[in-house]
Amino acid sequence: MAGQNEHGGGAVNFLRDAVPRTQADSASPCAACPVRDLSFCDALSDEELDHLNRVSSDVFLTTGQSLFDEGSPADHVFNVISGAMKVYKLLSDGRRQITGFLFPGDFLGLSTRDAYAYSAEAVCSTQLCRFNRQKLETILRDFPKVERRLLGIANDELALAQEQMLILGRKTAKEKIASFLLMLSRRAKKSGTQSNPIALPITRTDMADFLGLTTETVSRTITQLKTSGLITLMPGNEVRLENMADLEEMAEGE
Amino acid sequence: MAGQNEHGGGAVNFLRDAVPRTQADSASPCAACPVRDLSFCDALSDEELDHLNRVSSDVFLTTGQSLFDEGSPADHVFNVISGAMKVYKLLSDGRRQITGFLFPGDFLGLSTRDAYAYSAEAVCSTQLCRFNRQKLETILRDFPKVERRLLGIANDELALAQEQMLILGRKTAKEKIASFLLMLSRRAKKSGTQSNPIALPITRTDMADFLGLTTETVSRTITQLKTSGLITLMPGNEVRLENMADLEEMAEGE
DNA sequence: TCTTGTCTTTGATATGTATCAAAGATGATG
DNA sequence: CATCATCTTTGATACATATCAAAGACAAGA
Repeated sequence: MAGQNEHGGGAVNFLRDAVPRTQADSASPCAACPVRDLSFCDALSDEELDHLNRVSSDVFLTTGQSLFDEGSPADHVFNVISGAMKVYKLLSDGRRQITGFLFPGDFLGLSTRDAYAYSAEAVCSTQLCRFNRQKLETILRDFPKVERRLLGIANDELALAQEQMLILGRKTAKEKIASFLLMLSRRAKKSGTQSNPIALPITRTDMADFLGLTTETVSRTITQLKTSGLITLMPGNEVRLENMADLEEMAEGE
Repeated sequence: MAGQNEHGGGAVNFLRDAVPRTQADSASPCAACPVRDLSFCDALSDEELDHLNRVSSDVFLTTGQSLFDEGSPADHVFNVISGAMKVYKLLSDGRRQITGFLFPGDFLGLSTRDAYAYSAEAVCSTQLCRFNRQKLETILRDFPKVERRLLGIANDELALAQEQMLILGRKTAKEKIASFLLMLSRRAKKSGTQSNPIALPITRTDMADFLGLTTETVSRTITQLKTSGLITLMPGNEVRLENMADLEEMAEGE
């Protein structure tokens, strides 16, 4: 292969792994969902949520397992419950661009076309909530506020995508890494996990493919940040941001 | 300024230039809109369209005039009627990333936040249709199918943004230029204008800021494509794509 | 505890694109 | 039609990051 390293863990047949929910499971699993308030489900009341309940099931993935591939029929949409996903596009020679990392509460798989526009794979042990797309669409028809919520989510994603374009097209390696660490911290804060020593379950290769760099450059740049005292690498894949203000400045090229 | 060339034409007070529509203007200007079928308005019937009519007005911009700046209050959303717009983000030292070019039928300005997430400026003489955001939102409430249409549009934009990330992060200069020309061609086809000798109203600087290159590299790369017979530059800023298949291959790095 | 494989770091070198500089085109204006 | 400003092209050189290579670090399993 010409480009980067080898990608793509073994594909998983999530149909087999998907666990449909029965009434017996719980009075209302959706109502007790840990990421409900982060996700589009939030738009529905407890009773309304029951409609969602009936069309959803659980999916469990281990590190590197793929959820779906670019171009395959977009039959389902998903919500991340716990763990983390990456979504990416490939060139034929193996070059890869990760277009986003998804964390608890994030939504993936929505597509106007009949096929997924990207591939999705678990970054670590990950649980998702799966919806049949057609059934979800009837729900959308019945509950316009869900659609409104989805529009808001799509707009937020769009803003993130534009920010990422600025990073990819115009920032230096140092600025890219600083931006990335801050993004993780902000994201952690948003979903209520600790935002300063941040969890970094993401490999150098994945960071490189997200930021348009090579693993070597990512590694060297992180070493620089470490040496200049802006960050500290901690055991258990954690990173402490020692000086947020300076990091922000670096990220913006100031 | 450290980064690229000087940007940002004179700001225009579009409030002054906006032309509200009266009943007298026409029985129903929206119904006769040339881009209606390309835009979200399409979701409404002729009678329903009248609601839109009442909250919209026309805006005319000349080359380089700015429509709004990143961070300013997002009071309006817009539809491109004719011409072309560019939307971009800036770093404090002047580096610029154009995140998209918008053509007739395209929609801009939607934001979840109260402020625009990017700046918008006319690429050439451009006409837009302007909607008050608050008033538009009441319409959305009354007509869920408009919201559905907007969700579809947002998803399409998201797919484009992901494609652009692949281009910015992982493609070479040659692949970037080839991808860009093909994108323009596809886009022209979609909106019914001629798709082979394509119109290129976009400067080298703008191309560079869209593709994450410099003007010099854009120029050199175009010269290469010209020399290798893949394209021909024609008078009036037109480009003829001499071999679509080969260009496609080049764009995908094959 | 000793493999074994994977991921990360570091070093030496290569290269694609940026930067600096200046000479053509091109188009608008008086 | 001459002038001016802007945009584009081309050349020479520099540099940030990629590439190639190999040595640590770490975790999982025997």
